[in-house]
Amino acid sequence: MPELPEVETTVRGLRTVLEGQELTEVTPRRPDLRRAIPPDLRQRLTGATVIGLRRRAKYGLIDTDRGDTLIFHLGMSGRWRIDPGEIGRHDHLLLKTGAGHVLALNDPRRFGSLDLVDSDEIAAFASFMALGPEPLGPEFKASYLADALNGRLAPIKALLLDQRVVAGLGNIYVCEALNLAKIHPGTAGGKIARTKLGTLVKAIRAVLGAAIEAGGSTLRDYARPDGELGYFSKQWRVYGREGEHCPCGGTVNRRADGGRSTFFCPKCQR
DNA sequence: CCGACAACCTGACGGC
DNA sequence: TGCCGTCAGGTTGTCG
Repeated sequence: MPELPEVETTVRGLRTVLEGQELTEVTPRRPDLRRAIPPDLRQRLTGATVIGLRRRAKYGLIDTDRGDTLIFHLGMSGRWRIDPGEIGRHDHLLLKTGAGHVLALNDPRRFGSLDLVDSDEIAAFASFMALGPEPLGPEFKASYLADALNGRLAPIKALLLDQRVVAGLGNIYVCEALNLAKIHPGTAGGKIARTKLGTLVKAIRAVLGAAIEAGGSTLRDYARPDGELGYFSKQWRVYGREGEHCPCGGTVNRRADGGRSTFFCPKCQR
């Protein structure tokens, strides 16, 4: 998935073609993704004007002048295509703008979601209720993390993937941030020294910031809305690099945690 | 509260 | 060339 940087990049890309535009045609092409798509989505969005786009965690928000907000999640394989030549079987929602652009939400695995909520009640949206702070926001600092991790014996990797602790990190950037901060992924969250938590906060910010700057990373099927691929993957320190050298000179190891691959360097991460 | 696991779904890739 | 097993960025729920 698209983790936070990819969603941020997507939102920025969509903003250039959607902001201020009327949605002249809205076409859901199937009734569900991971869960049902609101049945009245077409009716509520057709003719509305997009007044802004935002991101919360890994969700993209499209606000309209009718007081509705379309909330999308890209799951593992979702992406928006701008002016796709042909509509394929995985293009599940089509939006046409007053300027004549076509946007297609493409998601082969359909782990993504589409919701339409009252713009004034975003905070009450079920998926947002338990979300932790934005990792790039002012709330996310060593003191917050110390409180959130206090007494927790779970591995720091699992805790950082928990969207209730901090919202927006996924498997790639957790691996990257822990390597940058030189923390072993299996370390109990509550046992990390306060100064180390400060280092971790900075590492998370640095990794996410660099990825956004690079335009989002790419794995198999991620693409920017304009079709260009991101290139942050070239900068990955450990993710997907089993057997290669860590910047410290050690060798990148891979192990499974809860069914997901963890990449880390046993030499500098402890 | 915790960890492990399964489920959701399709496509890409490596091995034979 | 083709078949088969494995793996993939997430979220949600169950079970022990």
